[in-house]
Amino acid sequence: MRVRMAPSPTGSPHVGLVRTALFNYAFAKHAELTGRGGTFVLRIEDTDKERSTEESYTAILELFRWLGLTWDEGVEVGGSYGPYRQSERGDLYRDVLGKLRESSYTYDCYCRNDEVEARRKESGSKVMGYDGFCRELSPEQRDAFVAEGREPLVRFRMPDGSITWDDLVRGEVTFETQFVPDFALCRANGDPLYTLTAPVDDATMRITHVLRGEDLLSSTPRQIALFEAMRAIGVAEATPLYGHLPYVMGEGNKKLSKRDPQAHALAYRDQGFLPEGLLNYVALLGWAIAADRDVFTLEEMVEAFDIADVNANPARFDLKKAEAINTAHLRMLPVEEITHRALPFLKAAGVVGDPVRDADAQLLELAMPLVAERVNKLAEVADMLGFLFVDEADFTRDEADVAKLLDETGRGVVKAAHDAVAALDTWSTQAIQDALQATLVDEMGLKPRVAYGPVRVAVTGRRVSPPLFESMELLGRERSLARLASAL
RNA sequence: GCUCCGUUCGUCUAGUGGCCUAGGACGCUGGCCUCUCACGCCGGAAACACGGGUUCGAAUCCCGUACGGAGUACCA
Repeated sequence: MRVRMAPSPTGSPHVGLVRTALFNYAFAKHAELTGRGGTFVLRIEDTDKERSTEESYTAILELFRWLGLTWDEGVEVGGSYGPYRQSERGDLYRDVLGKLRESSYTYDCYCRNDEVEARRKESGSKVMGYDGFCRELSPEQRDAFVAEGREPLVRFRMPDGSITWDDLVRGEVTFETQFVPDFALCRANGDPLYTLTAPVDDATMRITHVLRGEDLLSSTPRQIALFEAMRAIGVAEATPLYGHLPYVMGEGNKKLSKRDPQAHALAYRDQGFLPEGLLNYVALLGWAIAADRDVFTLEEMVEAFDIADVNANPARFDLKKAEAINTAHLRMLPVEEITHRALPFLKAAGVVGDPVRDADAQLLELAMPLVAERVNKLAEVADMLGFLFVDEADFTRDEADVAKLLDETGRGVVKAAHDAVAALDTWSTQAIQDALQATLVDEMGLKPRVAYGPVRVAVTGRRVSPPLFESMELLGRERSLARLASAL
């Protein structure tokens, strides 16, 4: 089985693209796993030179690599059916177009848009699109158009009757071809259009299963008809099976649009999502591994995936749940791995330098266990640990937290805490805890939360922080005392 | 307008005619744990769009209605 992902490099890659890519990947890998052979092809649909950009192309590859959706064949990695960028396949399209033009499956069309529009108004037809005016042009009519200097485009002649296919996710779907107008295969200047390139590529790359977004559902009858023609002229061997995946929706009832910040797939990476977390969440949009389970790995998905189980109804992207699933994956990682993955975020935030100094690396190793179980996204590591790494001169406290906890009485507590730990012989978590407990809780009779709140703000700068005593141990005696003192 | 697709808790879903007084998850919410936060644990509220069939029996099959979405390009 050969499947393909065929994004067009326009704009920043969308989470809907991630979902479609994931399902294609899982489909191919599951086929491979079960001995049916599975090849995942990545092809770039950049026929529209106006809209395609190199930035977008780069971003798409970056995204696939980050996600670990490795393609067996396609751009950059090659394969026997390349090239894999449509912009480099012009000769092929021209060749097929030539053959099609010699057949009766297409005809040259000289109409201008406004003329088609005017005719429709006049006839009152309910079908939009082309009306077939040039289907049976007489030689005289054609000569007249040519004499006017008109350039023809090649239009596909939709057959009469209906077109039915067994959609992999929706079951049987039928279109009456009277509602599917003849469509253009190329521009008047000869540039091939998506309507031609996608089927030609699927045919020549021997794609067996096409899994794509629901938005392409209505172009499927045209592609199936084109495949019939390509088979007749010897360009295609078989028509692929089609499966149309439901939309990924945003807020409200709209398809997640590129304008929506939630739509940008790489933004999740930049916020510190784990690729396995995003992938897992996105898999849930239309598919379930089991009735009572929703955290799983890519490998587990590959093993269980069956396109027939995919839901046909659109799903809303829920950031909260995406984060929860991501958190679950974060919890499954060993601390060293989280450290490794958090490093780029720590560097970007300036918490550690690049390269990391030995002392910082050591401190990080000790500090990570404190926060590994508390963060939901990698970027949060930097927020939580900043206070440990910052130079004393740059250390600041959250103003709101200071106002709330370091008032008159708060400062009294901090003073007592300072004196209690200043007397310590050994600077350890246990010793610090014992000393503070003895003085603040036992002697002064404060409730623990009242006692430790001000100390926490004094030392870490925030009301919410990693565990206090451990933090003080890691900060060291000198710096801890200095911060307690500076809070007074 | 026309064509096609869709409709189970707020959201994602399980459910393929009897196991459903509809299960799980996120979110929300009550409590426990607790030096903050988070984790963890125990509880709670919350759904088969509507109307007709078919059937001994329907969330599940069929038809209609309503609602939602998409497509309707010399974009992909």
